[in-house]
Amino acid sequence: MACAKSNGREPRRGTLPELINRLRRRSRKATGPRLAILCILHAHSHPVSPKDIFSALADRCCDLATVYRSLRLLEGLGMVKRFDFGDGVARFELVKEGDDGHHHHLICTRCAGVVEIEQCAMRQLDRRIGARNGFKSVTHRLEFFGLCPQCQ
Amino acid sequence: MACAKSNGREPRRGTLPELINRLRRRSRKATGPRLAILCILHAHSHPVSPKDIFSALADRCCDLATVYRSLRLLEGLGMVKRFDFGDGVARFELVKEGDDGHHHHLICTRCAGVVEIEQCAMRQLDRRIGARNGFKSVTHRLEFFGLCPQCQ
DNA sequence: GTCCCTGCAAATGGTTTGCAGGCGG
DNA sequence: CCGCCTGCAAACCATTTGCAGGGAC
Repeated sequence: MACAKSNGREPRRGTLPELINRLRRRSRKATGPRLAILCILHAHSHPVSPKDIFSALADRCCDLATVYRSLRLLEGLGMVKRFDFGDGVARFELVKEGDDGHHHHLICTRCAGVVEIEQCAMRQLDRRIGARNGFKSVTHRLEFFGLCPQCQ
Repeated sequence: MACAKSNGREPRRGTLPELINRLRRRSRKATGPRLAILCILHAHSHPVSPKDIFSALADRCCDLATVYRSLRLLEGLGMVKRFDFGDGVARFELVKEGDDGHHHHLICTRCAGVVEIEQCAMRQLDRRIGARNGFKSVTHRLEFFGLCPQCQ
C-alpha cells in the first residue's frame, strides 16, 4: 500500500494516519479495504469512479460491492465528495479536513480530461435564488463541459 | 389525444402541428407514439421522466422502450432537452423552436418540487472559464437544490 | 467475545438493443 | 411497397442488498 505516511506526531491533513483518526473518531473500523480505497483517492487529484478504484486496488484487495459500501460510508462521514459528470457514473474525491469539498470541474467532452475550477462566486447566487423563491439551504451542482486544448 | 391544436394556418410554436412540421422537416415520421409523447411533454411545464411519460400515456399507447427511443430521437433533433437532477433518472422538457432550452432548475430536496430558474449570467462565465483554461465550446450543467417553502 | 465489515451472488432499476412484424410516406 | 418504427423480451450496466462467515477493537 504505497500511500502517504506521516512520520511526525501530528497527523497531517490527508495523510493516512489522519484519515484513520477521522474514521476512529466516528467509531468506524479502519479496515484494509477502507484504507486502500482512501489511499487510492489520495493518489488521484481528480474525481475517481468506483470501478477505477476497484481496478487500481492491488491484487483484488476487496470486492466491488465493498468499494461501493465504503464510498457511501465515507460520503456519509463527509470524508469524500460525490461528483456527477452526467455520464451515469458516480465519481469521488477526497475531502480535506475542515473543508466541505465544494468546487467544480471543467470536463473535456472528447477525452474526458478534467480541470479543477477554483471556487467561483456562486454561493451568493445560492442565497439570492433561495430568497427569491422562498427556498432554504440552497446549494448547487455545477459542471462545465468543453473541448480541451489537445482535442480542439 | 387532448393536445394543443392550432386552428390557424401558421402552426404556432409548440403546437402539435408545428411539432409535426419539425419532425417532417427532418424526414422523421410523425407516428402515434411520438405525437403522444410530444403532447405529454407539451402539457408539462417541468422536466418529465420517461416513466412519467409512459404512465401518462393513454391506454398504454406504446412501449416504454419506444418512449426511450423517441426521446433520444427528439433530443438529437433538438426538440427536447435532457436534464439530470442527480437521482439517476433522466428528465426531459420540450424546447421551443428557435430556443436552445438552456435554463436551470431549483429542486426541493424533500418533495422534489421544481421551480424554473430564468436565464442567469452564466454564459459569460463559460467564456471566461474556457479562455482561462484553453477550452473551446464551453457549456455548463447547473441545478440548484434546497427546501421549498412548504417543506421547511 | 461482540458486532461491524466483507465476499459472494443475486436482485434492482434505469436504459438499451436484437429481431421480426407493421405502418407511415 | 420500402424502410423506418414499434412491441416484446432479453441484455446491459451501475449500484444495492441478503446472508453467513471473519476480522477489528
